[in-house]
Amino acid sequence: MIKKTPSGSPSVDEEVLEKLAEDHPICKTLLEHRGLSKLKGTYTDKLPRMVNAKTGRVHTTYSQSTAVTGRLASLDPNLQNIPVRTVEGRRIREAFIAPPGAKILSADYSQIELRIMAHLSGDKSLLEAFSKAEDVHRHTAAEVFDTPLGDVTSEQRRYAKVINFGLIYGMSAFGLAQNLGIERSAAQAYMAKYFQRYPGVAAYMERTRNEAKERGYVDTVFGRRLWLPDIRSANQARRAGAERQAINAPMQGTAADLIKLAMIAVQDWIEREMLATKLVMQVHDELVLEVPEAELARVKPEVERLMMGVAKLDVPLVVDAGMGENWEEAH
DNA sequence: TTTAATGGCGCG
DNA sequence: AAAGCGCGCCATTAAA
Repeated sequence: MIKKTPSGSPSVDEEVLEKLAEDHPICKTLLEHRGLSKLKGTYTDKLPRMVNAKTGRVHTTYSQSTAVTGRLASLDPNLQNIPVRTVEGRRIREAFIAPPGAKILSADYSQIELRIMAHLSGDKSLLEAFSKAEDVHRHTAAEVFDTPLGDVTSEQRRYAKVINFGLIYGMSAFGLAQNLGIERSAAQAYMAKYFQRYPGVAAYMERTRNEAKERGYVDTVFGRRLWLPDIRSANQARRAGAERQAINAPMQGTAADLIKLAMIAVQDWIEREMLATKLVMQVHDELVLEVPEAELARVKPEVERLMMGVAKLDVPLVVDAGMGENWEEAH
């Protein structure tokens, strides 16, 4: 079956071209060209032109009223989509450097949305996995594949990771099958096994859908609402879309609430202590700071502590922090 | 030259 | 009938 775009024309996206590349080598070449063009056009050519003449820096704008979940959006330029997943892309991230005498500090929340799912659902097994500081994808793999933790293969863990992310997005068995390239019946069996092993999550999903339908909105741990006008639509596709939003918004939105609290806590502390450290970027679950070397020993542990401590959920908030000459090195 | 729509793809 | 959440920006195309 040929994949179509929303307007009905045949899709030539990366997924399709990867498939076609099996028979037509030029597709591989086209994909390489697309990837490099993307980096050149969006970042390498563009960012240097956006350097402010007075400051010698690029300055983003954060919008607080764009994302319906409460996330910030970064624009002109967007600094929340700087490449990181490929080696070529990471060379662009390396261009984000600290001034002389300072380092870049990057601090991000670990598995924040899955932790929030554990908190919201109260699922015993998932809460326990986090309280024991286990690798959550490995834990899921062990449960879904009926395997001792130590015997989980890398492929089983990869599958479990797709399942975990899929849950956050309200993915169906069809979507899971598509993503993993397996039969729908197999995907259905994995999901059934997941919900059998994490019954609290299953109940939470059900409860959330029902509540959304009853009230017409869902909310975050801190009370911000997302209204869902399509949740009772007669149109099945619209209704299903609203249900996925209902599942995702409390998790994505609570994560957004948490990092906003962290931004406030960190900036307050910097000002109280009259430090020269600067909070320079937010990337959804990550804060980036410029820290003079003389302040590093104080700032790194305190930023970690402040981020961990912004809220007391039923699950620990873990922060991974690193530093370096540039943003890539700090990861 | 600007605006809007489209398809695609960078990130969390 | 559709099938995975949230964004912003690129090149292309067509039209104003």
